[in-house]
Amino acid sequence: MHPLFDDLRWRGLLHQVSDDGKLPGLLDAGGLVAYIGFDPTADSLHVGHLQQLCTLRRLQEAGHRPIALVGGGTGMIGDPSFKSEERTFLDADQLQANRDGIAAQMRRFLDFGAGGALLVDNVEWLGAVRLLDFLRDVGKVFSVNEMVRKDSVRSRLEGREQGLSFTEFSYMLLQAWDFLQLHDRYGCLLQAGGSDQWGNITEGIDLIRRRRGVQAFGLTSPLITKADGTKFGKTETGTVWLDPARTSPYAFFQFWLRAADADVGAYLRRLTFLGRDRIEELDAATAAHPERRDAQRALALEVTTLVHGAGEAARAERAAAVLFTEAVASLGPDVLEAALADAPATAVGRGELDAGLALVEALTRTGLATSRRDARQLLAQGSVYLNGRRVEGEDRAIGAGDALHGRWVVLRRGKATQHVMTVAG
RNA sequence: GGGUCGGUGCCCGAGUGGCCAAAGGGAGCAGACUGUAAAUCUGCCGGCGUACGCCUACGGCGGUUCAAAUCCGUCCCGGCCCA
Repeated sequence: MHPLFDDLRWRGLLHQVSDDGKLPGLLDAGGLVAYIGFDPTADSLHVGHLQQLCTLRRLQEAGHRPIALVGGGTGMIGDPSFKSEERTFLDADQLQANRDGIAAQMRRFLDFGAGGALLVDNVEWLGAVRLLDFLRDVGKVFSVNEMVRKDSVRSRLEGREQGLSFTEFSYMLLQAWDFLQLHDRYGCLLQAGGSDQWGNITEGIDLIRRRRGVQAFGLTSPLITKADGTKFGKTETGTVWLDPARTSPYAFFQFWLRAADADVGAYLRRLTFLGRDRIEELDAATAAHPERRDAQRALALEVTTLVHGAGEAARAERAAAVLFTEAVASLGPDVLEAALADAPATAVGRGELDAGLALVEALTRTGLATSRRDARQLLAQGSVYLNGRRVEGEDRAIGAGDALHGRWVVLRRGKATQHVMTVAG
């Protein structure tokens, strides 16, 4: 019926839609200008942004013109929607650096060529606006009574521990004005975003209607949640970033590979461009043979390819295969070299191995343990593996004989955390 | 500006002079079971030390006391009510 709209719905990407009578048809027709805003709170995006990046790309693939708005202006304020605390301000230099970092990552997802996607910074119009003009042109249209009723700010209005400053409260107006500016400048008629953006989006729609007499549209997608209720996008080392310097392609790949069965189907739908047939095939594979984790493998490969490219994805996949599913100690040097190139590594001197390097020391140095005490505890629990074999006892030392082909020592903590010591000198 | 309530470890939250590194929960790490999954059970969970221990901590600073997260003063921040 409605290819794009129905596809978005099937993928679970529709939460709220401003006019579900008209919007599906408009999405089919193509040629729509649509935008999603990104706050430049860091110099890299993280996996929590992937869904929106994919949405922009889906729009572009369907013949629309996506605008990625990086909020250099609004970033100076901070969106209070559904936040429990006041945002800390970012300074102009930091924002600039953040915006540049984010922009570079977006180029992998969207075609910014002539007539293609646009990257816009709202500091363009917010930076120069005069307060009195803004209050007369924009502020006049807004009803505080209505704004106060928004779910997105309610907790801050009712909460006992944190208030809402006027600055943050006005964020909503700034975002609404963004929408109006994009409408005036580029004919933008659709704003998409996460479900937390609904309140901000509808204010923009109202503003455009009142000021221009034009009907604009909004569409939100549900935030990604995990079946067990914990926060999506975090690992033991923190946020999973798109920047390879912050989260290596190996770690990135591992993150997806470890997705829970109950979540993997949703991730495939929302974060990959695999077709419905393929995804349903993977659903069936998970149901029939969950231990094979075919769906997780496909997910990890797809998303890593999307973010880091096919070459990095293939390397990460190979590293995973070697470190986890084969007996490390029996592999040939060439295979090992290729696989270990991508895994987290630390150099160790040959002399140290000849003298015998205490495991406790090795574990802290590689970061597998946070301290000597931590390392000792891990050893006591039997959580440490040396070249794929569990270590018994706390006093084991690594010697020259433990280096595979004289070059690598593979350490593992627990089930999944690997680290390679490369022998130098 | 006045009154009042509050600010505790990653988060929530109990504690209101010694028995407090501080209950409980969540998150996190690890073990068992598995499939590098989930659920469940178990251990760890401020930092550092193989131990007896040391250091840092209950918004900031100062004070009372043999002893303070707990009492006093002051400042900062926030909620609510009043102006």
